[in-house]
Amino acid sequence: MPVKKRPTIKDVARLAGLSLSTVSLVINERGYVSEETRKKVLQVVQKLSYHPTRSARGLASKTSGNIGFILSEDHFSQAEPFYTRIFLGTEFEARNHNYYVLLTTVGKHFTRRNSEFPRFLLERNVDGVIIAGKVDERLVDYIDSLGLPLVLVDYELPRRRVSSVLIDNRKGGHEATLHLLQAGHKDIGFIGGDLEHPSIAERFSAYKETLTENGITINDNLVVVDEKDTQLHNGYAAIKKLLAKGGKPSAIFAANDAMAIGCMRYLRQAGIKIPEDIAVVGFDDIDMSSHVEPRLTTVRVFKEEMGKLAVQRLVEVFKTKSKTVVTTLVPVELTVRESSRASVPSTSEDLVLSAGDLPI
Amino acid sequence: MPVKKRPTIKDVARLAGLSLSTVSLVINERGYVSEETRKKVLQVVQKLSYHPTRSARGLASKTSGNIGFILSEDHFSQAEPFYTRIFLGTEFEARNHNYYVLLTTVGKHFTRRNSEFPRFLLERNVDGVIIAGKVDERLVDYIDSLGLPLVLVDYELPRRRVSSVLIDNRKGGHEATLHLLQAGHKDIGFIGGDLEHPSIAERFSAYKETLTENGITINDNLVVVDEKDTQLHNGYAAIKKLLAKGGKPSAIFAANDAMAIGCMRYLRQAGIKIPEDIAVVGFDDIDMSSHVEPRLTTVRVFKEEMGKLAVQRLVEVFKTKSKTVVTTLVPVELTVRESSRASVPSTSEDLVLSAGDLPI
DNA sequence: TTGAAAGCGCTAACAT
DNA sequence: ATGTTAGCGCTTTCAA
Repeated sequence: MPVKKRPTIKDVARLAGLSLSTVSLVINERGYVSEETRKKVLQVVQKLSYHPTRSARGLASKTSGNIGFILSEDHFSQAEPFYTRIFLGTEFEARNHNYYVLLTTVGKHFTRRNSEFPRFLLERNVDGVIIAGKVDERLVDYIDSLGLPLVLVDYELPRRRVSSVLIDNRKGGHEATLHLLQAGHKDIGFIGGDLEHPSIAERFSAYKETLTENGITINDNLVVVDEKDTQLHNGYAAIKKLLAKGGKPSAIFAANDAMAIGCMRYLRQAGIKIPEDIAVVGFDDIDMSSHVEPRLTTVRVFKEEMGKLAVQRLVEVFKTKSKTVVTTLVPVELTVRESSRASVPSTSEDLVLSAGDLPI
Repeated sequence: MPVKKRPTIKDVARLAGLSLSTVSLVINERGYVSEETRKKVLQVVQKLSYHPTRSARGLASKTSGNIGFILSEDHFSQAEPFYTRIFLGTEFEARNHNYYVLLTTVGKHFTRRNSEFPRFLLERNVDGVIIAGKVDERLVDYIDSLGLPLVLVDYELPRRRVSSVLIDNRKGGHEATLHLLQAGHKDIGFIGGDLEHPSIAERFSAYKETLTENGITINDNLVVVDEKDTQLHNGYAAIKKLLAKGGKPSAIFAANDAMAIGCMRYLRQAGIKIPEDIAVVGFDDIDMSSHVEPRLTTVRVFKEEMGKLAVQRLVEVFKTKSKTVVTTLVPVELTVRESSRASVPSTSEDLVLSAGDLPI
């Protein structure tokens, strides 16, 4: 099949009997153009099915039409596609604004020099950047030095002027704890790890505050937060330790779903019934949580929504050039399942492989 | 922080005391340049930390440095990230070749005209295209008309000259069926849907062939393949129909894991024990499959690998301009779990949240 | 082996 | 409201 030559803006101008700039104005919906000429241009554009070439636009306007998404390598290699979900959220929202997303990962630390920075930064191939999770702060410096808008997701730099999209961990921690209190539990334990991570620390403190506010004294025997990480096996180890040191919880709030599931595994092996003997609540609502047995009560985090919000913020900055720092707290939602209540028969809803929060 | 002006190729040329074209030749590793001048240029490039601007290159060379990834909307909106995994595979491999991947989805059919085509095609923003799954063939026509290299993943157009990366469905279907036969099953049922999709059709025919080869006549009462789709609820409906029409299977081979899991849901509700009463085997090895209860025996498909191979093929075409049509068959691997054998006690391995086949 | 010159297709001052 | 004119930063003939 022969490759046809594509029309350029020149062709449109000629056919419309107008100048290049007028056509450009119409296409970019900028400046004042009479309705009549606008129509004329659009008509010719339609007729030739003209579409401006991205590179040419980019060169002339110093914009790329792309958003860079940066992820730290170790986050990406984790099994649970938490950040992957966020990425897909950005991908989708970007399309609504006529942007594409370029993905890259970076190592934990920069050892050498510029060559370590994402290529899309070096080549001026993005108009703004989203960073998911924790990365070397020098990367943030570099992005700043380029004058590129930046939004952090699930991470914050309080000392800096950077916009962030964050999980509402306090609200989630509060609701989870309250849910257990309202179910009549008094001896509510907490298992966690990696308190360095702001998200985990916030969940833990929300747990403590909620108990205190409800007149319950924190019982150290019911708390294990010295695990190094918050993976499944840490949950297993944590509950084991908790029980070994004499804790008699009637319910456990785990720092995240992975730990909650590890905890359930241990309880099951120990012949402890969930939720009859001990109720379990997690945080994140990872995919696995609705498939384990019993299904896990958890605090749902809208991962795609986080990516979407980051893009929206970025696009807002593109449009308004605003330098305002905005911290967006993404709502969470307590999702009660069998791990914290008497089991109920499956409903027909369970049969539909829910689209979850995957964007359409 | 002040935004520094970036050096251009002119700056490099001036500082190196050479012409623009010579510098360009060095940077692109093209043509003949004396070792001496090459070193000189590289030295200046290093000193200025010069990096060519993508748009400028693009405009001058008519390349974008991007690969387009097209997915049909309904594939992407599915909860199970099968194609998402393939996409991530391309994303990663693309980085190894200094390309970025632009993602887009398309509707099932094109109703209007060009405006329906992915923007990155209209704007000449990709150097090649990967299509995952089935799409309207007019899209393939259009890509052809643009002269862009194309690779299909998990789909094929036998009548056309298009390279494909395909799952080895026949081998997988054969192994799955054989596995059940070797476990002593004689009454092996098959549930499927959407036989239009080559992958599903191949699995089905592999099932039939394997039975026939082993001296077993296909029993229509044990087969339900008239479901419209291959989602979880289709599996539920299919097994229900199969049993209702009098089929007495001792094992079920489902067209994919989603259907297998739906099937298991029904069996469980009907009080039928898995694998004691009926064994179940799926296909794909989606994430959920190792977390359902009992864990699902399935044929593992290396999704990221498929994306990787597609990119490799595309890059090969970029380099060699080869017009050869290459069909790559990606190996599969039978993964036996509890849904097709007597259950075994959990091992400590189960406690580790496996990294799965997510690329690093 | 290197240099000069002509664009690639578009945007953006600046005029008018 | 529309047109003229310079580029944007690079690649690529074509000469030398």
